[in-house]
Amino acid sequence: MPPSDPSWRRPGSYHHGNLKEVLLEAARKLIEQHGPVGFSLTEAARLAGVSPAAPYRHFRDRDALLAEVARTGFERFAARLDVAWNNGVPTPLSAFEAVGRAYLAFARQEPASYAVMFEAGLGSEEAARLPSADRAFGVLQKAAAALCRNLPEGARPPVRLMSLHIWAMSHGVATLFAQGGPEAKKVPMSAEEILESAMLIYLRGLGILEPEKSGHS
Amino acid sequence: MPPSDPSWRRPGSYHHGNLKEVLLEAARKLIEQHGPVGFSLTEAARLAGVSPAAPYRHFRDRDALLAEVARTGFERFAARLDVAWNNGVPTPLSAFEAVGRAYLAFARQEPASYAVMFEAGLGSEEAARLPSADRAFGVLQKAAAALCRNLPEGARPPVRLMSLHIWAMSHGVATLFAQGGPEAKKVPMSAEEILESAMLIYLRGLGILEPEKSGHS
DNA sequence: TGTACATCAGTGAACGCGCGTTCACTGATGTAC
DNA sequence: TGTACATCAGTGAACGCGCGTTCACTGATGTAC
Repeated sequence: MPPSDPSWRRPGSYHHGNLKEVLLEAARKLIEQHGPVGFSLTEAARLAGVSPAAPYRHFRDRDALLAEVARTGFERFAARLDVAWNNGVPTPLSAFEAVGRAYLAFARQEPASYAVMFEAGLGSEEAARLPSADRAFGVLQKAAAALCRNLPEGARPPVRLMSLHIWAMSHGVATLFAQGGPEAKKVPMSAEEILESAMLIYLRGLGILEPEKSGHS
Repeated sequence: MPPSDPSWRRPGSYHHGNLKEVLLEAARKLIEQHGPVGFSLTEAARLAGVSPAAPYRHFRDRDALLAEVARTGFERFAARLDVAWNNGVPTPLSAFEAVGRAYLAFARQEPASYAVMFEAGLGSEEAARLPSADRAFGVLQKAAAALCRNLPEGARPPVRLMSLHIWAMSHGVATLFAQGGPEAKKVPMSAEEILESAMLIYLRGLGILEPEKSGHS
């Protein structure tokens, strides 16, 4: 059985045994602190306890490692959104809310992956046409379609546009309020509360939810 | 009269005459290409046509220049939002839509300023408590309040929360679709169309706009 | 079970580079008289 | 109007540093027989 703990090191051995995973983990930790551009391959190697030449056994160059961070990040992202969606069970609305929370949880727990995946400039050109990136967006689209299912034929909004709205709102809340940015501390509300309340109002605007009689939470 | 064109150089003179502005402009151009972290003071000096030591006459160090990019950026940002709002004239709704377009226009025209202002990590801790940052957010809050004015007393949403929603949506659309990111190219719609349609639905959800009878644009 | 050998996954020294920053300097500018 | 001089805003050479990457190498591993 291969070791799953990233900090694992083959005991008393010349070979590391798990270096690729450890390097990715180290890269994420460093990117978290210095951003994708400030990340240094040498420092990642140092953090992993190997010589600066060792990473080249596993990655063609610095950019290849970054691309791998993005690729594996998108895969976990898509998987977690899909699990949260849970085929719209028990109800499309509750499942949709779970997707929103999963989105924010990922941005919180893997800020480095999220940054490499979405921050303009580095590697994202390839990242965008990643199958798992489409899969992640596909979850949002599935959810949007399911939410519209009870709407009368003529009143259904374009599902594609609707998922772009949802995506933009999630992304905005994630980057402004979920990651430790300075804006987050001035706001006495959790990112989850902000996203959920916005989405409820939005769905009401589409006629998917009934209008409130009075009062707002 | 001092020169306003940033590319201006005091003709045939040892002194530059406009170096501070030129350096800021050069920095913005470089940040646009390499991000705030990838930006190099030496390269900015080169772009401005001066020696690498020259910037130190105008900025204490690299971070000070970056902070100045953020500061002046926030000031132009707040000013442009305020002009677009135009005190809610002719109508709060049309003025609100103008603010949205101004938001996206700024993110498009000054992607470097926008990145330094909002991207996590560098200098944004100081940036957040900048007076002009509050002023920019204040415009959104003014607009939100004005939009609620015709609502019956009990049905008004918390204005602060409402402006956070608007901010997050604007920010999300700006970073995903307005700046030249890879996501923008897969979408056959302008960022302006996405933001405006989302906002119309959102305002309908608050009861600020009447529900549509049928069909969606 | 033992041995020869190919392959794998590291080492460590070295390279050239661009960076941020400092330093003594100097040409240009502006002001006091 | 002219001159002496303080101040301003540049120069250019130099520093130490960390980086990405290459290279010949070597210890450990796994496989064929």
